[in-house]
Amino acid sequence: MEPGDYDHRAVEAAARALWESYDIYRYDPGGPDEPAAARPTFSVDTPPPYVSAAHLHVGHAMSYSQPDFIVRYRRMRGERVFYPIGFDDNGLPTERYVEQAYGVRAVDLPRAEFVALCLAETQRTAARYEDLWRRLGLSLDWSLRYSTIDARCQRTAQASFVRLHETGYVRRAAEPILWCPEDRTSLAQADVEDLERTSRLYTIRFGEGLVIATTRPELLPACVALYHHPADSRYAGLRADARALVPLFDYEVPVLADEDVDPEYGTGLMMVCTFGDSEDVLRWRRDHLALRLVVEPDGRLGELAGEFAGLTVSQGRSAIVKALEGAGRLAGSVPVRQVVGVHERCQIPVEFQIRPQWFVAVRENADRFRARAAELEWIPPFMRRRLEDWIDGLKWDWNITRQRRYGVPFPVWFCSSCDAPVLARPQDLPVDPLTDAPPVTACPSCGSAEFTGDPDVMDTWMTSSLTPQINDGWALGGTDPALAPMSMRVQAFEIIRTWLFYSVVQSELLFGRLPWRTALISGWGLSEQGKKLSKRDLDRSTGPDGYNRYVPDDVMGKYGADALRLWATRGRIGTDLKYNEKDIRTGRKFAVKLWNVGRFLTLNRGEFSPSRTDFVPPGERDIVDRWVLSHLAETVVEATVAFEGHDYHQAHQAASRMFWSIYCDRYIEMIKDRVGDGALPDGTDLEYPNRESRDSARWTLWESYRVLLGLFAPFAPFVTEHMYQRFYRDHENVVSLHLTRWPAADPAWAAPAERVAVDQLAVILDATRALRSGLHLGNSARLSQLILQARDAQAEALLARIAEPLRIAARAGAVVRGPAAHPSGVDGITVGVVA
RNA sequence: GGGCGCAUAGCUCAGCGGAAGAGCACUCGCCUUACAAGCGAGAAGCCGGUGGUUCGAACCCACCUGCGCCCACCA
Repeated sequence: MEPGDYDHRAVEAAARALWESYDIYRYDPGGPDEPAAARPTFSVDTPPPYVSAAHLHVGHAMSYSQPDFIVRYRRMRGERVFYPIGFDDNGLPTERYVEQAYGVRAVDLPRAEFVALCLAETQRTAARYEDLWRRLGLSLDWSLRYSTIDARCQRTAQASFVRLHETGYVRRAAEPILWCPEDRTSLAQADVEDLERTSRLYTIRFGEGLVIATTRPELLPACVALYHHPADSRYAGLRADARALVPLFDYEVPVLADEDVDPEYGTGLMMVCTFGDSEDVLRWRRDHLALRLVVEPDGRLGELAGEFAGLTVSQGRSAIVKALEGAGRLAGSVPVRQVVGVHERCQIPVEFQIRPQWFVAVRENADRFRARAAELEWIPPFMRRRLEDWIDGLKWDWNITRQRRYGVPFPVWFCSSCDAPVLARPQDLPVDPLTDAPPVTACPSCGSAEFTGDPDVMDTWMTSSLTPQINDGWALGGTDPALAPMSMRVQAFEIIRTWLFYSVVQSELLFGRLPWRTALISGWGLSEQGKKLSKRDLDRSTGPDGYNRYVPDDVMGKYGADALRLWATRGRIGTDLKYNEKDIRTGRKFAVKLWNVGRFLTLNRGEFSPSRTDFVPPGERDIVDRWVLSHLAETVVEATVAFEGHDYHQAHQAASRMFWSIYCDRYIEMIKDRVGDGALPDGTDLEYPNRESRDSARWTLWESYRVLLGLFAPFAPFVTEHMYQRFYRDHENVVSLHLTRWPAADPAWAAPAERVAVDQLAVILDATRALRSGLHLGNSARLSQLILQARDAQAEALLARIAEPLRIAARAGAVVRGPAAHPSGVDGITVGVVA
């Protein structure tokens, strides 16, 4: 075969076709006669990406590549790799994506029609994501692919719900809940994030000496009490049963004292509404205040707002301010910086509603989750704090109810007469209570025969937090003990409070243990300016300076998948990494270089074949060959140690240093006169090599290149596979490099004395190259003489040993001992060259 | 207000107790039979600041400063 220029498209397509036709990443559960200890299982819990945008970005490519480095290493260590993948294609993120893509609103469509639309669109998008992951070379077992809306996941989620209900960890209660008026659904604490904005702080006169400050005057009709600090002298004269009249709405509310009121803020007098924020909820509960819900589920003011009913929250705010002004009740207003809780998916401020919801008891079990957080191995370790802090700050139980359509239904029917819930039987799951009949014909509580299916669906995290169980078969016939707990959870840091936390919750409440031994937490790929990349930005921005330059498909098309993957090696695990196209180009250089070394091998191996019987044992090889093997042995150890600590970055650094500065820049240059057939292209006879020395170089080149392919296989799986196929597959009889074993250093490669001597030879060789440069000579131009001078006996002893290999490495006709003017870099030795 | 992380060459990042590193960019020289998307040589850093611990600190400790993230506040 005549190797042309490196073409990553052809190389990657061929490697992919090979992997797919042999299905090399398929999980091998082993047979009954194989002891598990002989081949341990390495199982990985991978994040199912939300199907919530047309494209993923290079940051996703980074955080999925990093675990793949580790997985590929473990596979080469001979472990049985279980590496599943799925797509999280239901729930709010997906619904929002479909709503935007098709310009529809879920509330305006018949449920079945909307769900069908979601299913079709998410299948299309998931196929695109799958293709991307395949192109990126993630060594996933696609036969294990799941989608969180499929029957297996629905069964698992519903089974968990039934079990948690039976064991008392799930309860149904009508409590104040976080509510998104935009998406018209309840939310969990984890779905809410902070948004800093400027708003106005209005001061409103309730009565003589009773002036409150609020940013939410539209909640005036929801006001149920006023509060001041007990030590605030301004309000010291108030009686314990003081009451105030709410302006415009003309009803009385109590005026109460509370230590937590900040006398410095506003007027020191605050109004509590049901509900403006979570503080209101606390006081309402504690002090048994009245309930006046004024914001409706659609974000408009309700009947209690009187003439303002029907207005949106912001319309209502202006209108009420105007009315207060007209009534002489507005004392003033000032702009104020404010942080509000918004729904993370739509950035609309959350409101509160009261309606019956299913809650998982996370607060009362917080200590158990905290203990599991401590038990888990975290990489990097500081990520543990993010979970601990979240657990410590839990204020609400996990509301798993969503008033949406495209999700896993609750396997529950309610008795139409007494409202008692009836749950599905585990063997019947999955069920859809809106179309399936309940498992009983009469209500166990009241005997009624009328039931209504629960119309709500589960929080999508309720399903995705069960990925370990979805994969280990728990709800489908029994947990596979080889897969539980799993070896490693991999994910990025921003979903510690959601996916990771909820997974710990499920595993602890269902089984009383951790779902995995180790959590590997990656950082983010950021833009050149260090800004967060977002899937949604990719969809709406095109052009040369647009976000589409972060689309991994385009990057891989231009530079290759190996190049994109190699970018992901550049940072430590858990740290963010700025993206730059230049760095991808650098990654491509490796693939090109490895390719070209292959070409060198082809051009120089002559008649060599590893099946020949003239093997030269390492101990009998040329000093320079022993040197490179010694370095290689050290590199193998370094990379192995690094990988054992999950440190792909150090492993890659070690391999890279070896490949570039020892192997390519020095070793290959040093053997050029020795590895060939003994004549220059112009026919000049080199009188060298002798056959032993040439075979020594050829064996060494052959073996060392193979080791390098192994060391780089986890990082650049395509080009390494290609070179393996070209040179080694026929001799090793293993179909893919990625099914071969991780390189081991042959003890016979250790050569401490040769190593030291040739390290110094290399230093002197560098000096001769600098001299060449001064004479305007390239490295392949032959020198007639290499002049060496030793200052003392020690230097002389070294020269005696390396003079001849140095002559060959320097491509000089002869070595001459004599006066030499230039420092060689080695103490006591000077050097000169003659063209 | 609290927590976590980061701060090293122009840029992106390693190093985390024993003489400051890599890649990119830059300067100079080479179209060299593996590779010009290449090779060789070179320049480039008070390792954010101030104190401490130590024989020795980029590295450990304390306090600052700046940036990022999370939490609390949200009247």
